[in-house]
Amino acid sequence: MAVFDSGGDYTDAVIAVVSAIPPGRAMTYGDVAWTFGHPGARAVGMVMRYHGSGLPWWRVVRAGGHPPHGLEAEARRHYEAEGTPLLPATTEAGYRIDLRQATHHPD
DNA sequence: GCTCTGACTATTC
DNA sequence: CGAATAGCCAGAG
Repeated sequence: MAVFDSGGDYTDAVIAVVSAIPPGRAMTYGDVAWTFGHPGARAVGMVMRYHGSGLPWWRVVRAGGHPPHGLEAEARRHYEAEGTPLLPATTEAGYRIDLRQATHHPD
């Protein structure tokens, strides 16, 4: 894994977990952080922002099932393309992920 | 080595 | 349901 090197284990861990999320699934920032035992949902998002390149960031969503900031439309593309369960919404940006099914529980 | 910032979360109004 | 507040951690400057 150290190929994603950024100067910290945390970054590597985040990338490792996110990369491990199978298609059609999703995880909340908190779950991802908790998976490698390093609390800090905010830090997870930060890693994506700086090192999100090449990572399935759309598989990482907020606790409410909403995709990252301003990427709702872009993320939605991936969800439909990968078959990620989405909940119906009244607005284009008002949709949210069906965490009940999409949440990937490792182990 | 300290301070500001942020793709977060939970609680409260 | 939406806006505001506080608490959290790690990275960048």
